[in-house]
This record gives sequence, structure tokens and C-alpha cells, in this order.
Amino acid sequence: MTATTPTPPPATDAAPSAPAADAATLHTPVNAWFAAHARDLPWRRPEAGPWGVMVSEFMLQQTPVSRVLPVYEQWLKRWPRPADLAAEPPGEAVRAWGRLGYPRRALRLHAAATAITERHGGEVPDDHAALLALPGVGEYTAAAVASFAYGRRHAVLDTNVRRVLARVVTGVQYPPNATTAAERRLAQRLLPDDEATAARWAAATMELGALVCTARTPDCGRCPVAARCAWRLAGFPAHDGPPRRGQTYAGTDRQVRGMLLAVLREATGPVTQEQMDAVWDEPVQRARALDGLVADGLVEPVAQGVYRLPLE
DNA sequence: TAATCGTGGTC
DNA sequence: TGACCAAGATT
Repeated sequence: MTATTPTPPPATDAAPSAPAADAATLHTPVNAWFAAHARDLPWRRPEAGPWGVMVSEFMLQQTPVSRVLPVYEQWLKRWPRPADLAAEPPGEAVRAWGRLGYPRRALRLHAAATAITERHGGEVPDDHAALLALPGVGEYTAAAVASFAYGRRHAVLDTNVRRVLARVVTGVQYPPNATTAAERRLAQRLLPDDEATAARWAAATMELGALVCTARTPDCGRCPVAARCAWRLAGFPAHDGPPRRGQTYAGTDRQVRGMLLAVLREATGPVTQEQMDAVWDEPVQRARALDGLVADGLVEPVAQGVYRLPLE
């Protein structure tokens, strides 16, 4: 709703009366744009392999690329295969997660590595259903790994793709709050028939959303399908539905959990209650946050008033 | 379905 | 300057 008015594309790029966007007219320009403008991200290089792709997908859940890059490099160097990670205590994954946020992802990635080692011979599965069965892998991540790592044909619906489709095809500024069946049908309908083209399309639409068709200030002048964008052709109508609920953070349990876990991460061994009490002075909320961390398996009680990152 | 779950950068 | 946003999953 507060997005800046998009930059109009140069007149030469806009066909006078372009037809509405459809699958046939979108694949070629979007994939060509991707070929020319894709970022050189480490998990896109051949040497990353399926495990590198999976690690990146876990880290990128709700976390910007710029913050993932250094941690990704450390992880892949330290744990080049799933079995390497599975061989260490889950607490080491939590510690190495650093400040990426949502540390349960570290725990789930460790659990996924364990499952891959035990059930899949140490190889990241290439099958969507097998991927979906892994801890921390939902519909998006399963499709992303199958598509990016193995070239499979899947609709990959992340926040970028949802926004691109909402604008280019549906003609609205933003997609709904939660992914709808209609969005899935649309993504499925737009998926190229050819497997390799579909995999490229998945990465290309994501990249287009990340670099050009951004949430706040889309740069239509650089968009390969601006001439056929339904939202643009409609005159950039503003989002009407209810505003997305804000993610307030200051003073919440999440903030307290984060501060408590930071104490554990930065310590080399077990930590005393006293050390944790020092970072938050409201005792009820502090206790609730710590209980939550223990319940989630992110913190392990060692003895009365002593805690550590989980060894199992 | 809606709430919960971190952290930091941007405008 | 505070609200919004960032390759979601789980319950």
C-alpha cells in the first residue's frame, strides 16, 4: 500500500496494446532475462550440489541473501555432506547458525541431515515426497530442492514468485496473506512442459521478484515482461485488502528467547541461570522464554540452574 | 486458519 | 523512526 509508484519502463519497451500475460508469452523473456542477469550465488554453482542447495534453502527461509552468504560458506566448509553434520550434536548446528534467526531451522536442518544419513544413504533425495517428509521441509522447500538441485518440474511458490504472478498475471499489487489454492493452480498452469525449462522458469521468476519486481519499489524499466504485466496495464491499482499484520518484536517472547539463546551460543560450555538472568530482568517472561527454548529442544537443562546447547 | 518463531536492514 | 520486509514451517 505504501509502495512507491513503480518506475515506468521506457516507451520503446512498451508495446502499444500488448496482450494479457499468459504462459506462452512469459517463459522466453523471463528465462532469457535470467540467463543475462542471474546473480552468481554460491548455491547456484555446480559444486554446491543438492546438499548445498538444501542448506541454502533452510537458511533463506525468511532471511535475506546477504545475511545467509557468510554463514552458508562456513557451513558447507565445515559440513560438506549431510553425514558430517549428522555426526555432530544438534547444539553445534544451533551455535553455527549464528544470528540468522529462527534457530529452530538449525535444529531441523540437523534432523534432516540425520534422516538423510539414516534413510537415504547420505544422499539428499531427489523426490518431492521424500523431501517433504524431512524435518523442516515444507511444500516450498521440497519443490525448490527438487527443482534447483535436480532439475525436476515443480511449481516453486515462494514470496517472490507469488508477488510476480500476482502482478504480472492477476493484476494486483500483492498476493494474499497465505498461499491459496488459486495461486497453486495458477503456478501449475504456468509451469513450462519441458522439465529443464520449468526448472529454469522457477529460478527465473524467483530472481525476477527478488531483483526487479520487488515488494516496495518495483523497477518496471528493467522488467522483461512489463509490456504484458496485468498490474501495470491496469494502472498500478493499490492493494485493497486488509494490511499484512506487522511483526512487532521489541518486548516479545521472541526477543527474550533470542537474547537467552545468544548467551548459550557465545559461551563455550554450560551456562548458569545467573548469566541468563543478566540479559532480561522481567522474571516471568524470562522463565517462560527459557521454558519454551527447552521445550523446543534448543536448550538442554544440565542441572539445577545450569543449561547448555543440546547434545542430542 | 491463525499464531508463533529471530534478526537486521531499509526508507 | 517505526513499519515493513526477507527463498517458510509447524502446530
